[in-house]
Amino acid sequence: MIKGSSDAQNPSKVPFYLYKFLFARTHPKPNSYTIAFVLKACSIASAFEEGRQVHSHALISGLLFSSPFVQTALLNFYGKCGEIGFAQQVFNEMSERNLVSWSTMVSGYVRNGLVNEAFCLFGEMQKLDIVPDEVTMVSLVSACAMSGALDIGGWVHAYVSKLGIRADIELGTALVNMYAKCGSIEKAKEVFDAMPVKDTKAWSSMIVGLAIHGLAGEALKAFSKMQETKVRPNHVTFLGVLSACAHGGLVSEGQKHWSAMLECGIEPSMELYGCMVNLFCRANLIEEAHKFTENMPIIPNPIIWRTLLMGCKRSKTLMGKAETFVERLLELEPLNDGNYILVCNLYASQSRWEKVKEVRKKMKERNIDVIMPGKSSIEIDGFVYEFVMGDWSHPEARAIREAVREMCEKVAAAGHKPDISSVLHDMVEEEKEKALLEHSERLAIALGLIKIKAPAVIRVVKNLRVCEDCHEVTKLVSRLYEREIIVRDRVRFHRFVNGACSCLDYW
DNA sequence: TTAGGGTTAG
Repeated sequence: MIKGSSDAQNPSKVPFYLYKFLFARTHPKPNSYTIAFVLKACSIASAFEEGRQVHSHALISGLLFSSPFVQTALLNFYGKCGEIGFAQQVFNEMSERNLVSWSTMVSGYVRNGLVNEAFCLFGEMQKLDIVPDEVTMVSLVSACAMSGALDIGGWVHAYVSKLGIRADIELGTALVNMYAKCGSIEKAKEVFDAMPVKDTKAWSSMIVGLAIHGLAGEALKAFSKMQETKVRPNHVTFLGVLSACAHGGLVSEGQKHWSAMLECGIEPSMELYGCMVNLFCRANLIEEAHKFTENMPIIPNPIIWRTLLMGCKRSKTLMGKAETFVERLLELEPLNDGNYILVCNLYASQSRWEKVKEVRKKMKERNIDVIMPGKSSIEIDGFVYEFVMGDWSHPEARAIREAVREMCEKVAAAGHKPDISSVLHDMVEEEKEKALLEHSERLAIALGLIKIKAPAVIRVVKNLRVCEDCHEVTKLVSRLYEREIIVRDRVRFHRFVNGACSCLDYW
């Protein structure tokens, strides 16, 4: 009954209530099967409190330590509920670990965004000669997709072939997704074409991949082929189709697919509404987009308002409307620093400096600080390089900026209008950066910190620029030194400083 | 009758 009432499509707490009903009786007693089933049901429903109670029963009844099934189910439950610390604890306390328990821990890390931890654990598995299977590899491929690590992803793919691991439909889909997300759409297509069986998720993965690469025509062609092969599309498939239409400027095509989607009986989600709003906005049809938003049966979320605002910025019209969108957005999310930046940039792009001032004042009144700058990253030869606005610490920073500027010029020559203001702004800022670097180097030398290399000092300065206080910089650098943190690894240090930056009070 | 995996708007 407990297993039968658990349904991944319709998560509910019914299995837990049945378990509770059973537990209230003296007979029969739950066994390891019962606990494993109910824990799985709790992980599907993300029923954290309920699962914890089951954990406690498993412990008291002695079923936890006697059954690897119960232990792994519990480990999986914590991982799926986002409680990776508890999952780790269960894993550490396991007396005997098998391939399934290792794979569960790896997948828990990946699910919670801990890509490095997942790869470290995989390394430990290899040291212990535990041979991974297709399930383990799916998690690792997903980890690469999340972090944009194409080189490592390619290595994982090669490793799968080398070990002779069967690339089933899940692994195939994960590979298609990984290659597409990491920028290699050709390789994604190659893997997809080689898949003997393709289901809804596999097709969706390919369509979304083509859409994010701006290949609207190919995405729509893939969608027709999917329909020819009688594979039923779901809401994710339509996310791909509609975002392809949005990026390709295919408004009527998108509207046609929206109607077809409703006919399929797919309930439009917030994401799908968002795709349609974006479809109109990218075609400069802000009025239509707004009308569409007003007719939504659900309350639009901040993403929808931001999409509309970006539409206004792009079309450089309807600033009166933009003000309404700003109001809605700041009502919904008054504490999100990114919203204020977006609004400031919008007004600045229209040279409406009075409005910019007003927003900045509002930020001050509401104590909004911009703590984490947006960043981009790229992996080359297994090394992840991260970039933030105004970051000149990369040894080839100038060449990189020049290349971006050249690309923008080529795009402009092709008849498009790229926004290169940030690149130009960055290049002007280089001079200031140099001055800052010299200053921070002097500080470092004065403090006897020659062990900390210049790029590290720049980052410290950069992250403290928010408060524009050299005294703070000095304090931070000396505390780094006191703690004997000597920088060898750029990426690790970058993360470290970002962390430090977001908790200045701690420092 | 028990444990691990794939696609998701701006």
